[in-house]
Amino acid sequence: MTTNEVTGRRRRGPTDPARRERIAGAAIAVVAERGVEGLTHRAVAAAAGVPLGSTTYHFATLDELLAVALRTAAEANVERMRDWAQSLPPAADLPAALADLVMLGLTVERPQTVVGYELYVAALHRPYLRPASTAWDDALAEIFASQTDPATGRVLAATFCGLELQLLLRDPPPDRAEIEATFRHAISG
Amino acid sequence: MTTNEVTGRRRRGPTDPARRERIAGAAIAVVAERGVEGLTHRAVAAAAGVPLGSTTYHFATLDELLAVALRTAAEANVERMRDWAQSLPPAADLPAALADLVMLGLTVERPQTVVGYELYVAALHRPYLRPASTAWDDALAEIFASQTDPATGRVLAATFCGLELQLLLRDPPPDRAEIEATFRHAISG
DNA sequence: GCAGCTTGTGTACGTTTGTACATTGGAAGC
DNA sequence: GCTTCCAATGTACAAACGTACACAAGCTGC
Repeated sequence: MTTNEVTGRRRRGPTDPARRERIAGAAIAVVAERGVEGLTHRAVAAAAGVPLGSTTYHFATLDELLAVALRTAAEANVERMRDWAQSLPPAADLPAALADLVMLGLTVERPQTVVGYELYVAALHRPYLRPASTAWDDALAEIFASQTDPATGRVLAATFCGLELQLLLRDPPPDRAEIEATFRHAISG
Repeated sequence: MTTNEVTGRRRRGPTDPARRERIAGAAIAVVAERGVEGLTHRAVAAAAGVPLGSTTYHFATLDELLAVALRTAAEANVERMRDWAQSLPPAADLPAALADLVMLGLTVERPQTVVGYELYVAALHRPYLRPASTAWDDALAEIFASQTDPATGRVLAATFCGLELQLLLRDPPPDRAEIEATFRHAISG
């Protein structure tokens, strides 16, 4: 009945391969808006525009849906940061670039950032999320190390993580200059 | 009917001033064990050893109970860190002392540490928790600044926060020497 | 002793939840 | 064209939840 805007072929009905990904994406949006405790089959179904039975069909249990959503969001974050590192000129001013990255995470990319930290804390009480959370901060350290050295990479990963988390909770959008100064101070004494 | 083990006086019945605090303490324990989404009136009542009606009597709504529990836990954390700072000798090795503090937070004080980060992420979706969360990281920066200077204090607060959060999720207890090295690197370039 | 007030408890109700399951309906093989 | 299969859906149900509320039980002023 309904047709795909691009190809003109059938989209609904049996065998819709995009359906599962759409549900996972809706789950990420729900977590970003209401937190992990707001993730319910019904909320996700409403956000994805699919019937309730569809979410329980594609994801046997709610834990599975949560795991897929958080892992997908974390992977998207890693990919975004790899792009950031790769597009950095060789002689870039690292503290300035880091400040840009933090500001981006607090504004345009805020939902994905929020979901990342939801993943962290959710993993505290859900062992099956641990692999995803450790993969995320391993990637963080590796990306920063590729711009400096392993020891500095570790420091930057921790500082970046802590600073972003703190700033997410500040009501007035924080001062970019101060963020840059903090990184500059962390890198060179 | 039941008597206090220490004084032998009545404990139950009307006018039990310790009852409210005991419920709040039980709420902290529940959050530490099962996370914010596991905080229910019934779970708290069971953990505190009081009937269900008692929790709804002392805390009108579940949000109020959550707010009190998280604020109490955060204040306990701040007090613990002030003690740490005050008991520090004037010429102390700061990176070593910071490593000790982190190790303590990951082992003996783990439940309170966990609740602290639960507060952080819970505040992302609950504006009424923001004052408590910003008070917590303001205190963090101030305590570290009192050992160094304001700029270093900010860096240390972020690094401490991020590092502790990352290490909470590592399965083998982390290496103390590496933590100390990370702080040493963060402080002096 | 007795009325009045505050503290504390047990129960019950309406709502929301996760999940199971019978059923539908289009695609595919022949 | 008919059968078979599987993606997809709507409904139903038991459990758990927050909260309201009627009631019990002591303390207090007199």
